[in-house]
Amino acid sequence: MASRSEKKDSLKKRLIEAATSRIVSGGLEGLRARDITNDAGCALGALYTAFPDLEALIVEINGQTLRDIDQSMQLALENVSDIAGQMQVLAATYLAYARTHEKRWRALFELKVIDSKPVPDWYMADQALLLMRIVGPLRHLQPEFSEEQLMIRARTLFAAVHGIVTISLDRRFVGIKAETLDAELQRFIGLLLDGLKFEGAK
Amino acid sequence: MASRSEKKDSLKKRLIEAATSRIVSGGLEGLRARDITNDAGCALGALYTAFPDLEALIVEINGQTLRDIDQSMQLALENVSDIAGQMQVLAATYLAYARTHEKRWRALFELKVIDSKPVPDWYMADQALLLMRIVGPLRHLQPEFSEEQLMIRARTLFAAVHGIVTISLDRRFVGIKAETLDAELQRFIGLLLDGLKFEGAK
DNA sequence: ACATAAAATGAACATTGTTCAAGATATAAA
DNA sequence: TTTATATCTTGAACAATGTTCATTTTATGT
Repeated sequence: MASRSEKKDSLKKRLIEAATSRIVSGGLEGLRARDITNDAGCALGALYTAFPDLEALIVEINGQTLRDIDQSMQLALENVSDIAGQMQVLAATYLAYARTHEKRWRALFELKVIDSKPVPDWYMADQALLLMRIVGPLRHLQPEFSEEQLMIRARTLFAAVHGIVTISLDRRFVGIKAETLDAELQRFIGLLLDGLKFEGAK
Repeated sequence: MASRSEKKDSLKKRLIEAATSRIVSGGLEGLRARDITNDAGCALGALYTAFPDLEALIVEINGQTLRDIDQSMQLALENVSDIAGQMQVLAATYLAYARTHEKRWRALFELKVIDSKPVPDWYMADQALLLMRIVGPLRHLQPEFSEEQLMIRARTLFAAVHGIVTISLDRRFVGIKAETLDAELQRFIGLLLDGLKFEGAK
């Protein structure tokens, strides 16, 4: 019981749990090192024995969020066989996730990226995983595309949906009703699908 | 010379200038009240006689940025008569602005919006101005849309382009080459225009 | 049981935005 | 012009924060 590495793992886990809980309830904004260590039942300095700094802890949590989103996507895609429907479901699921886990989702993008410390490789890999969910259906819609072209287009489509979701949940922008947003996002995807169909027919 | 209100105006102007300069060179991240007041040649506390707090000063600057973007749009639209071309130009101009004035553009979205203090009305109005630039050409593409529908769709299209630009300039995401991005954004707009054409034909 | 290496501790530090009592200054009346 | 008053300006002090590090505690191997 309680070997050195076990204790360190347990500390890490408790810190991640405490920080996640704080982010979910109060957002990244209100996250304080002292609150986290209090909740985790350890000293302030202990955080810096488990992680290089507070940011590293947040990156860890953001990685979990990415995987969580991917899981939601996977789940939502089950039992949707038609390609267009899959694209619609992906967009709707992203919006639903952002809405349901707003603070946590927001933390993904609120965390400042500083040039000096590069984003970890595993983080970028988790991201690529998400994009692959879009590449799947997209491959059927653009069969002539290379894998690289598919990745770029998937990135573009994700970015577009992400922008719509972001601006809609951002109080800095003129808001629209929730139902209006749902319908508008679906129409927007419909527009893109029509565009793809049109291009295919040319 | 130097009446009370004149001095206050001059102080405001110097603070805005100093802060803008700091944002342009070091980003919102590195903005410090002490640096601004040093540059402006006033005491630290003077900032709080000219603005309620640092945030209010930043909001002022962000407002100027919005108007600056709108001006770029207006300029870019001159001599572009065809509707599709106008949409392409608007998207390209937004990307170009974000690239050329990255730190300043970024400040628009990095500033935290807190529930307690609502965004000023004039800020929302500046935003609406920008959206109207999109409504113009869009009205010709969707003549059956009501004004409200047009505003919603314009917001959606702006958000989509904004998302693409944002993710492309965000080092947190997998990057693509600059030329690739330019071409991809234009293709994306093309896709949307095709979608609109297709819908119109139905 | 003991020695040693590792980890946990929390007081202290540096850096912030913000406040406010004290001093400086513009304005208007005499 | 002089003077009284209202206003503005000042910067030291404050509170909140992430991070460090000498000291104490704890686990490991002999």
